[in-house]
Amino acid sequence: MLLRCRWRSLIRATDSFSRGKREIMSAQADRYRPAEVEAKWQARWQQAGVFKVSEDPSRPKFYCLEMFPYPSGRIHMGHVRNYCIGDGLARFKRMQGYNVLHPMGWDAFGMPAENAAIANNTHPARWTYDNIEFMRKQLKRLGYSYDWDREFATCDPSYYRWEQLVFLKMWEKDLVYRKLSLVNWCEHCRTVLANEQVEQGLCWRCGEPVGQKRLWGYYFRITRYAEELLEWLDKLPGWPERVKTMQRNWIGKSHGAETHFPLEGREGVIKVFTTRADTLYGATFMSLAPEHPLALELAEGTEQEQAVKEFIDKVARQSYADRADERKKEGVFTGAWCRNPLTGRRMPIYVANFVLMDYGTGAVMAVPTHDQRDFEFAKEYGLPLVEVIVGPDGPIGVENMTQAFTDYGTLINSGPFDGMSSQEAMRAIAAELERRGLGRETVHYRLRDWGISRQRYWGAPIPMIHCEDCGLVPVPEEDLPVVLPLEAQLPPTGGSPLPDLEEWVRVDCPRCGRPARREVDTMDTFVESSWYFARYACPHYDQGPLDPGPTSYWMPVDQYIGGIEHAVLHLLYSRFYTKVLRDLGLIHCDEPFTNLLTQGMVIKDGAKMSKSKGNVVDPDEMVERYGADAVRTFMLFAAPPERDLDWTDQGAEGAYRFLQRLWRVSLAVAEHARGVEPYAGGEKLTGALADLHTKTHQTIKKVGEDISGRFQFNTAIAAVMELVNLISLVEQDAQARQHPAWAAVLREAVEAAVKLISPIAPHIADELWERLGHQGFLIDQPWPSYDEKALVKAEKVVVVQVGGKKRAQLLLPADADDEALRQAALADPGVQKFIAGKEIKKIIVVQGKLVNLVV
RNA sequence: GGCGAAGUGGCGGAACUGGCAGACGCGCCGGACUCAAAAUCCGGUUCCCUUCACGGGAGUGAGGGUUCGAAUCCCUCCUUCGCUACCA
Repeated sequence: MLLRCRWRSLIRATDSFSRGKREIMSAQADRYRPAEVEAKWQARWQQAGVFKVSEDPSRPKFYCLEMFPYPSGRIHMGHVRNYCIGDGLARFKRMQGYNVLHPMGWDAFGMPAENAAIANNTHPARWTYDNIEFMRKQLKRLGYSYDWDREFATCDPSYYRWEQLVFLKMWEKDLVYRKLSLVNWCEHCRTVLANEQVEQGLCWRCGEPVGQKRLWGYYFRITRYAEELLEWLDKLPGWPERVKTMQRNWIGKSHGAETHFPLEGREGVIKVFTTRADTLYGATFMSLAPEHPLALELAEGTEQEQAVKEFIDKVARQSYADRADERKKEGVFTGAWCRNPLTGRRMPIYVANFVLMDYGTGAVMAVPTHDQRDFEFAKEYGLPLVEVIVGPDGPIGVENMTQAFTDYGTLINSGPFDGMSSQEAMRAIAAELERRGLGRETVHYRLRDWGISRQRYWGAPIPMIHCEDCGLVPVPEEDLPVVLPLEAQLPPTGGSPLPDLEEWVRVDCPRCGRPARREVDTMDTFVESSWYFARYACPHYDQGPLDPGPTSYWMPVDQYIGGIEHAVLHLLYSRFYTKVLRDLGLIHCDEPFTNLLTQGMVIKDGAKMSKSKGNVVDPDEMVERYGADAVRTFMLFAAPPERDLDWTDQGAEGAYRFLQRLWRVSLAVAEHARGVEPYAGGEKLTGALADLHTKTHQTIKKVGEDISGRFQFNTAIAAVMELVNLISLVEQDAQARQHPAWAAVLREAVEAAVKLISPIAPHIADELWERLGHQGFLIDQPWPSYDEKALVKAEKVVVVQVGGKKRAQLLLPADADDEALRQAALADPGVQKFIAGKEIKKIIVVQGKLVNLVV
């Protein structure tokens, strides 16, 4: 503020410096025209191949990756933001001396291609590759520093053939298996979904309700890695806590006891998992999920058989979402009984709607006194209650209970375990169960195996063959790839054409040679995206999935950037797949992404952009209007990366104005400082020039720290704006012009500003760099360094408070000691007004910043 | 219901480990340039009181606390937004 005042008076003193006519003419001729500048530099970058990289053991590597796009047709603002953040970082790191890998490609298999192909009477491949062509052009217009030589599309056989090979290796290691089971089925998409792909009972892609279906499918044994996936979350300090929490919850580890309840009148036991073994003496009945295999079996032949059948049918008819919404506890008695393994109590076995087959064992021991759901169920059906846990206030009495007592406490009515705490009892009871062979302490995970079969066409074929005699036979490695037949005609009704494509399906059994049939399911497209990042290290390698040399040089990804929506989908699958590749000896690292940045959405008028709301902003149009550099600058300036960003045209215009200002001021300085070297010490600087020199170095420091620390491009840009504003003032300051080092200090400042903005607005930066008399590209220039000595001003502003309230500010020499500060504060007339007649109890001095007089 | 994040001007957002709240930008207001407009440049812009001016008071969702000093730390509450949800 103080500085400002000084500037104002200076400017006034210069009696409005004005340019001559000639200068105005030339300024017009040299107007900032983003379209020209951007086309020029994009062509030069391409010609020089500046973004091509290869392994270089002499330099530290930095692998910067943004989530690759699905080629849906056009780039949207969300992509633009994602890639602006990544490109800003990649260019910054490159200038800092890292060997930066920054690739781009296409997540090219998927359902929209099939839908679009039907709608437009074309082929998914055609549609996909056309989209890729178009979107690549869009990306190139934005000037991202991708090594385009590494580009690939996952629908290319040269990519998915290696995925098929990995599948076969996984098959050998029993990391894939095929089973018949109840699966999530989306009727709209006509395919199966993995658990992760069902969100609140709805399909993650189309939003339609998901039903249940009994189907054969292939499964990846992700559960085998549950513990490792969980443990490694603690070893990923570069991941947002939010994402790690979501993955932890998804894996859902819980400690408890497996308990066996012997059936009455027949062989066998019902196994349950419980986290509350301490309440076992209170278990008075048993609840089975309607899908539990024993449910019908037990009812068979009893008078309950019909009722059980009807109930199971009723529940089966409910959709996934309806069932989750159903709050009322309902069930029927199966007519069968089991026994409590410790008390021997006869327990009726019910089928209950709230018991889920896909968690635990699908059976729950019911303790109505200490579990709210069991309590409600028991009240509904008049089942007995036994209180076995008491809190500090002692027993409640079952007749007084209006809800279950779910806290931990002390055991009663539990025989030898009476008086134990819940925690003690859980271990003791589990030990007792184990001794009797009726259970044990155990750990349970919520995570299910990853079902990867999709009943779709546009995906990687699963390399398996069904033979009537030999059963399921893997395709021999030498027969890979199993190429997806492109001659298929998509049935207009939806669904996959593969089962009807006889010439493709018919194959000789590799084992017995007799006629057999190919697997017609394709792989979940999340399989492709689970390893593409590693393939970028060696995209053209044709001897295997991954070339060991380059892969071990580049992997893992140092910085991964993308949306939060993949927190438990892509990001969990990729972690799993990386561990599988590691165990197959194909990769050396344990985790794919060392650091993860989850960027916020781009919104408009407070809402997510969508066609229905009519608030979609087209990147091409914005580039046309403001230029790629302005779009990039605004994208990074308007909000910190993790937060949602509100797109406004005025904001983009503001970014454009800033670049224009930078342009004008740089050309002016280029003129003044032609042949002048940047200031490098020497002449003593005074006043405005000293301030600009200091500001230059402070800005270099701040921009570097803001980008590398927290990806705070917004504050980094703000700092460069401040610097440019100051350059503009000094450039016009008549008094400063008199100083012999004027042009040199200006050059130093402008060159710093241009370099600092270059990762963000690379085209204009390169153009100005050239016009400042340099050759080459800024990306090949070292990141500027700052001079510690230049950061400190000769004088500092010291705030004086009285009783914590600001009363004055003093301009004092920077090297003034505490005592000098104290004296200056006490002597200030503005301060004395407030301390007159008061006793000063204490004086707080913060070195070089503040004096607080306590009265 | 559970877990998590966030509440700061008209708006987007700054404020590193407690030390000048509102950087930077948008918008708005005023001025310069112009026949005029656009563009550009300069100045102002948290609110309230007072003033020709100087000045003063309040203020970071609400209330309390710790401290010389709190947007920042602690407690209680409110609101919004995410994710998750009968998890045995």
